[in-house]
Amino acid sequence: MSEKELYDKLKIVVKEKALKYTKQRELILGTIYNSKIHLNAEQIHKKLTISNKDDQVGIATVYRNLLFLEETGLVLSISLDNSLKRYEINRHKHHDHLVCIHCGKIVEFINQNIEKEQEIIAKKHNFKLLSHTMHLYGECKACSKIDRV
Amino acid sequence: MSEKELYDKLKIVVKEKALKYTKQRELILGTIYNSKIHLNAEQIHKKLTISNKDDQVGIATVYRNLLFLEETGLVLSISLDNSLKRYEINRHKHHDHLVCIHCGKIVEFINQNIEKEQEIIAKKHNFKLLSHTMHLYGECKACSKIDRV
DNA sequence: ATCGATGCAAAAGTTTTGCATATAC
DNA sequence: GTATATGCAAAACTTTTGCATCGAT
Repeated sequence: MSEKELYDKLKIVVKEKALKYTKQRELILGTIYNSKIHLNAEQIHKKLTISNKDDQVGIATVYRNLLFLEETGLVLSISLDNSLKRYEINRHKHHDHLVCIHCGKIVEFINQNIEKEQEIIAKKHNFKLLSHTMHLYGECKACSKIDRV
Repeated sequence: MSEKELYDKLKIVVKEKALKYTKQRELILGTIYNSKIHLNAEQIHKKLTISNKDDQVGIATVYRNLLFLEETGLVLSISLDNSLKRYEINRHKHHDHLVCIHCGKIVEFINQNIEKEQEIIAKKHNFKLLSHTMHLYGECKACSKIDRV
């Protein structure tokens, strides 16, 4: 999905709800889209503060729009152990996360065997499975080469 | 593991580190042990405030000891989506969590097929797997019977 | 012109820290 | 007696909210 396609989606969502398409909304969504890493609220705000000297975005607006974007399904959040919520664009391809505990690198993956097992587990315990999160924590190749105390 | 065995473990850990065995440490650990549900810091503090009218435990002491107990491996914490860290006694039986999104009920489970797949995934991406969390969110049997708007 | 969105600052909620005192050893 | 642990209050950090104003429609 291109950046423009994403903004078009936002425009549709906003119109459907009879809300307004603002520069700030677009900037926040664009910041998430253009980041190689999963940013948290404060990091998004900082990026905007640096890149948009002229047109400042308040931290409250960032929080309000992150809630909004998550509600609409345009973005997803992940809560890793010991860190704040981080945000990613919802590409509607479900995936789980493999995280390097040293450098924070995140690899997205999906495994159908695990997805199937999860359904079986839920069924066994009489739960209707609605969603799940799976986070694998480890040491990536690059970080394994660095000596640590 | 009985409550007494748990306190004995705490005594050993404390002695090893040349630290002190205090009533507060025991009370906090005991509160986690005796709770049927996974409590967060504030809930632990509240329980102690109610049950120990005579011998009050400060919230700072709760936080300091939760960190300490986690460091020593006596307790584990879980970070569920949209909620504060919750604590459980470390029974050294690794497990994952199935959570009811309505009532908060938590079922612990372990599935060897998934554990194996996780290793394979990490290897494929050149990660050394160190730990993981898996949280399945759903609706438990009891809650499925309640009409919701 | 209207009503939602924004920025600011204040408030709320959660966790950490400094310091004097208490207490385990 | 000594050093760690505690309680309290203050501070730090993260997120939410109230309100006047701005701006999209």
